Amino acid sequence: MPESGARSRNGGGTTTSGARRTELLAIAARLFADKGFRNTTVRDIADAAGIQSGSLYHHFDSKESMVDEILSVFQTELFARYEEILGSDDDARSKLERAFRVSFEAIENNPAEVAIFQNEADYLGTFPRFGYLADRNAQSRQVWVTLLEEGVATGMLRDDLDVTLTYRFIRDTVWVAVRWYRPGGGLTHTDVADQYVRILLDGIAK
Amino acid sequence: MPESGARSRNGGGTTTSGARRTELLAIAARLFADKGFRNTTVRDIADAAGIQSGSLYHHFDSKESMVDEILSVFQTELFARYEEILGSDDDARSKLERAFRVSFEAIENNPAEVAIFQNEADYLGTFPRFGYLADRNAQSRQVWVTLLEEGVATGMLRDDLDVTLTYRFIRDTVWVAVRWYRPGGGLTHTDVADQYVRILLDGIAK
DNA sequence: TAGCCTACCAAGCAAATGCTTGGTAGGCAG
DNA sequence: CTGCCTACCAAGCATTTGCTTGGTAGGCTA
Repeated sequence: MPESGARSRNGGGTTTSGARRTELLAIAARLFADKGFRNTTVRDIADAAGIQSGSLYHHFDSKESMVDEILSVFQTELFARYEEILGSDDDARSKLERAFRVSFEAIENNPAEVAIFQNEADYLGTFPRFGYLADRNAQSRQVWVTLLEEGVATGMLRDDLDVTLTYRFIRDTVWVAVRWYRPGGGLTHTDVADQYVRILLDGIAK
Repeated sequence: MPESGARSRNGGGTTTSGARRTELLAIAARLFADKGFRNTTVRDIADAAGIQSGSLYHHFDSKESMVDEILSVFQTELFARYEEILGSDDDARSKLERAFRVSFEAIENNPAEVAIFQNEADYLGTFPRFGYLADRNAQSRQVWVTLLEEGVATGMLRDDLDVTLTYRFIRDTVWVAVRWYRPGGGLTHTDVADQYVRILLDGIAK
């Protein structure tokens, strides 16, 4: 019984596109971000969407494939931006600042995706299916380390900088902000990026 | 049937002291830190301890009371140190540095407890029993904000500093290090504290 | 109007979960 | 020797979990 020409169905019988699908993914992303992946049940997602839990399996193979799609789509977009910065011919300082801004933009526009990656990457990474998470991690490291080394080489950053430690410092500082930053609050993501760049580059001492 | 003079039993029949108890708490803390509280089952804990899951209930009322004891004991110790610093008559810079050092010491000596607090405080805080977590959070904020304001007042820190944002910056940066810092690796907690203080105070620019 | 499509429901299953119950074994004090 | 203590086991219970199954209803298209 081979599949005929259905354009939005795969072999397993679940859909691979459609507005409702996208909507369900957004609902799931929010819950995964708020309660954690393992602690969000398919019934939680279904309730939030106003349908029965079984109906989710019309759209998706499994709960796992939902996070998978959420994370991979987001990361593809984010890393395209990083690569664009790396390839540009701005000076080292501008590149660093733009990397900060792109990151805080992601927190502004995709807080759920950022939170899920922060909280669940370690766990999900233990499954072969999510091997790309480790690759993205390495890629992110490569981006920041390259920018920092360029900064040191051009004399913009301190010569005695421990680039690896500084990378971790920046990575942690930037992404953890997703825990408290709320779009529409008193601070815009641009404000935060500006202040964080300033603290990082110049410090808080007089 | 009133309780007679048993010294290490409470009304419910569970123990309140003992070496085995402490051991079980340490095992549970490790698992809670690694897999999260909700994703650690009582059978996980029992397996790691080499006993049956039911046997845990000889020592503890519930899984919840295990985290409770883990967190409250740890925080009592940690905050005693912060208060000692606040009350000392060091200058503002020394106090800030000492607060950093105390924090990284906690990461060195109690990584599991730090990780649990970082990851589960939001969730646990929704239960009345864990109301003290929010209090500790406010107390921590008070400590750092006081130190920062003292720094600004004495002319050690920039006048234009956004103290609240800086507090969040420091808090996030320090505690998130528990995710990658491993005791016994190339860096000691003192190394990390030194470098982080340096970056924070003086920045990474030349 | 026949045929296939999307989107869902209602019911249920096997496994895993936190916790309870009744009981056992060894040790130490009087 | 008696009695109470600590530390555990074996079995099971009610609930929750991810996922499956068989079916329905409305819409689009040839």
